[in-house]
Amino acid sequence: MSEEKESLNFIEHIIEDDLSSTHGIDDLRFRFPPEPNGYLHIGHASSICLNFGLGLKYDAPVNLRFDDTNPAKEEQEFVDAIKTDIEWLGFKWAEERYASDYFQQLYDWAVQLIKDGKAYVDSQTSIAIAEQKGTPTSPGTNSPFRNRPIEESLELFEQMKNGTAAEGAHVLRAKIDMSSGNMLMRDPVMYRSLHKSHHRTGTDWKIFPMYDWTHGESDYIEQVTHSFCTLEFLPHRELYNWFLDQVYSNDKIRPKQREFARRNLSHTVVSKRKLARLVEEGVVTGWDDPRMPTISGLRRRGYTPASIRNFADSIGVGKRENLIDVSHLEYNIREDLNKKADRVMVVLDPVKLVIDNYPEGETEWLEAENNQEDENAGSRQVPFSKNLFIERNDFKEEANRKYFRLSLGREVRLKNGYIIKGESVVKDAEGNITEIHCTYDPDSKSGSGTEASMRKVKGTLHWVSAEHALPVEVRLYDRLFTEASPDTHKEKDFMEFINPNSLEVITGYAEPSLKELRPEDKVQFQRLGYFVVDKDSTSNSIIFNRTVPLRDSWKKIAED
RNA sequence: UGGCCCAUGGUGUAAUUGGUAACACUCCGGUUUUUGGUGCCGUCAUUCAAGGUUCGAGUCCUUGUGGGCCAACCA
Repeated sequence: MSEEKESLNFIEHIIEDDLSSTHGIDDLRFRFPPEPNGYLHIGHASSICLNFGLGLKYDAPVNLRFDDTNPAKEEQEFVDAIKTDIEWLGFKWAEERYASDYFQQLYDWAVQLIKDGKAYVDSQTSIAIAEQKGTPTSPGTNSPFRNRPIEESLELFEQMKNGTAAEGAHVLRAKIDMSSGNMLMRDPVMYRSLHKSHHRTGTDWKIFPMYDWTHGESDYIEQVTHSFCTLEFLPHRELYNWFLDQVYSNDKIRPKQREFARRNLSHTVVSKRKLARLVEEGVVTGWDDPRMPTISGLRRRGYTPASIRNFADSIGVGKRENLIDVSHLEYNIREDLNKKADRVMVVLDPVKLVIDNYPEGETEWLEAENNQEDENAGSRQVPFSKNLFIERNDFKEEANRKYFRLSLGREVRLKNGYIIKGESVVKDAEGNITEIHCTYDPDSKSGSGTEASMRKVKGTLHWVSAEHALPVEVRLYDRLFTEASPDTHKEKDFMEFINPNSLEVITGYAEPSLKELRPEDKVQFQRLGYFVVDKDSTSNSIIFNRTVPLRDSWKKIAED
């Protein structure tokens, strides 16, 4: 147990302050409140990690509450997908709740508000109501129905509820202040009538509560102490509190809403509408395309739950606008996989390498360490023979001092194998290299302990035996957008910044051990990057998705 | 035009609540290495600006500048 002084973010400061004044540690309760109208993305992941992380830190319950007040947009399919994603991230909710569980209570409270003269039925069109709302700089005007008799409001509200009134003919509004500086306080709509089937309540209800009327009261019903949301809800806080005042009993916990800045990731977009466009216009293959910033997309890309959680924790939380560079995310997946992923050899851009002094037709099984970062990872056997494949860019006929790879007259080590020396090349009519010939030092076998095997050579190459090679499909993914912040340009549509090279599909040649892998298995292609087996793989054709390349300090030197 | 929120290195956060700028990422050097990976070491800010209060200000006050949010029967 270390006693290091940890620094707190502003959310934790709020909780600590409450803990030292008004709240007991056992009072604490949080919630994650998604609307089931789409798939969760990396932004939600941050919020999930924040709320559930707080639950873990304070040993407090965290409810999963679906904010399902709009039957026009919400579906069971999304409920299921959201639950799957949260579980995959590794979090457990205390209780699964739905705002629709509270429709009756909300209705009863609303009736009471009407009776108290604090709410009224407005029978105007939405356009008229919008016009009377005023603007941020000018006050609104009262609805002609604002002072309609309580009995009349009660009766109309009843008709709305029963569906005997036409859909959309009336709304219930809170009677607050049409001249408030806060637009949300200008008699906000509490209920609208919608004659649509709801994914849970079916056709029982013809009226549905609005977000503001629902959210705070739901927090109150669940006795949530801290209701964290993003900054754009800050103006809603006044209304959140006003609604709470109408039902609050002071022997109960009074929830408080506090706001944090949503965390934006560079080189992607995250709004549901924009993500939907990427799917609809065929830029990606679906919501779980490995280039999508959805949780399911990241999962298919090869990201681990731990890497996403560590990412969320490490970027912290604040109140200012931000744009977090994807390199933060990439760092976290590399860090996680570096410890967990077995190293394997796969050649992506092959050129034939012939070892002239190696016996024809012989196969030698070499021992290869699975992961030098993990002592318990064990080892495997890799076939070696006279004819190999190496990467085309691992050879140059002539090279300068900075080039550590194979060239004529120079030596390199074949990983887990022998030291070889470049001897000659064979070219086709166009001058392309079709074959490289080399000789090997039979005493230099890796791990043999001989003096020759201990020799230091500058370069080490990965390789694969040509006759044993397993062809695999490899999908090389890159960032989806060429711009750090594609959707904040005033004049340009985010679609203009799509990276035309975000996916390249090639055939790679893998060492035979890879045929044992299953979907979602993650490996490091030695010297290349981290890859994951895609779910589209079949028993006789394996597909790999590139999660992220290894850092490459050679690339920069080579470009000079 | 009004109200509210925000402002710390290239990026994201921190600073014992007024005590002399910390952590991570990136970048660039160096070192280790049978992955040009990993690891290790090092360089990169006086805190938007100008005033003020104070022995002392990133923390408090004033003004300015810049950015964000606010007019859905969405959440």
